[in-house]
Amino acid sequence: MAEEFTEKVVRLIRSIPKGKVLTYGGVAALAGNPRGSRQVSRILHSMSRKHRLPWHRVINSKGRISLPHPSDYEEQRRLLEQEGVQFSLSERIDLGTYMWIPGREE
DNA sequence: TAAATGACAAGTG
DNA sequence: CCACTTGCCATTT
Repeated sequence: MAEEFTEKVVRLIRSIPKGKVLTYGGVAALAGNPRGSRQVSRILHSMSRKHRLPWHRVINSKGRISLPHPSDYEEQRRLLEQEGVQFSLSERIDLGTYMWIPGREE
């Protein structure tokens, strides 16, 4: 079913370890659709808070938070910093340090 | 049925 | 690093 993709995305996001992050494109690729980054963002936008997902652990490929609304942006940053994720002076996260690679230590 | 939309990404200058 | 463009694709209008 096409719902497979959504299911995988949800499970994947739920398995991101605390203190680690994944990009929208990364989630899409791991879920089987390398071109589905925009769908991942849509899924999060609609079901995130509800499914009790660590939605804040998903950021864009540039290592930055993509939330348009200021208050949401601040909330995501706060949640990440709370888990030990460091932001650079330019509001960026070092993907080489924090990006989660499934199967690598967990 | 067609056009617009969006929590994206990669390429270019 | 920033601004802009192009490619993407399911869901909404």
